[in-house]
Amino acid sequence: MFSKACEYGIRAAMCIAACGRGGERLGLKEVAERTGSPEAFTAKVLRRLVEGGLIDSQRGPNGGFLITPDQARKIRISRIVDMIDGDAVYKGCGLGLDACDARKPCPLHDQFAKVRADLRRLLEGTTLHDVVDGVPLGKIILKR
Amino acid sequence: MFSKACEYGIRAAMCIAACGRGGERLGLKEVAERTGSPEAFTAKVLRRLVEGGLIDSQRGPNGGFLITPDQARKIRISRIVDMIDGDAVYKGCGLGLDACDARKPCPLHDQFAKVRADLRRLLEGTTLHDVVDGVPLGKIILKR
DNA sequence: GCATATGCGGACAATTATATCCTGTAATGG
DNA sequence: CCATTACAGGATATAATTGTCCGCATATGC
Repeated sequence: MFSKACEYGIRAAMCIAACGRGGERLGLKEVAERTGSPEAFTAKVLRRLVEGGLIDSQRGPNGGFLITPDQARKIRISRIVDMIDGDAVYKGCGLGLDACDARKPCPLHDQFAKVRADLRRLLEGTTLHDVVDGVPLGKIILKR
Repeated sequence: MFSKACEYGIRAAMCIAACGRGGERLGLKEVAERTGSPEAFTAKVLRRLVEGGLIDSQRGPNGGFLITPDQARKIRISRIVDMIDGDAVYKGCGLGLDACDARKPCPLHDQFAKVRADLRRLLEGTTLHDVVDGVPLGKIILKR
């Protein structure tokens, strides 16, 4: 459904947001450890989210990544997905047909459209805050 | 959502089944042309479906691939997907967590589960016959 | 049989995705 | 300043996916 990069991105963002509720930054190493993902690769994914303005990062001692509760309330999962995987999950035809749309639908267009719409609703209707709310502060771990 | 191989496989199967309603075989070249997919690669995908018993193939003049209407009624899209992409689309966690299941769900488990279940229902509840029925005989084309 | 059509199947090439390494650069605290 | 910490980011490596090539095997019709 999502690329690995995207999965890492979502998991990392969740961890960072969970930690951010206490105003604390989370270092790359910690992120990688808690999400069970490769450090350097995760760094690159996070970089994109930082550039996209979703995450704040800071270098040096006590540096790391931060998503404030305020930000977490604004960040929908769909934005993370968009930034990393693009919109193919929502828009693309299930059979990979470029020319498939509502006017020239492929034989499965309508059925796929429904599933995709549901997925879209899910990702657009859920914020990082929704997801990490209720998890004990700083305790969220998303290892494989 | 699906790999290219899987998309090609589904499209090819549709074309073959559509043609098969007239009892006619469809050659690899025709399949590739009508589905807008690379010939040699499609051949390999089709072989898997042939080995899996979904499609009949024959060499030599007037050879080609065949799915009889009878077979088309039995073949659910899910079987094609299973044979090519496996069951990750249904079973895997949306966030890529191996350890995620109903007992130890990831924060998005339940929402994802619903979308996946819908997709599963769709693919398991639709046969090749359902899909190609109503399309003018031999006229189905699924180019990109 | 022979020529031809056509799928089979192995080897290889290209592309993309994933993962690692290493140096640079900014922030912090003494 | 200086040492240390930790992200930035380019270069490179590895793996998976996708795509191509070519000779082989098999069926057909003459």
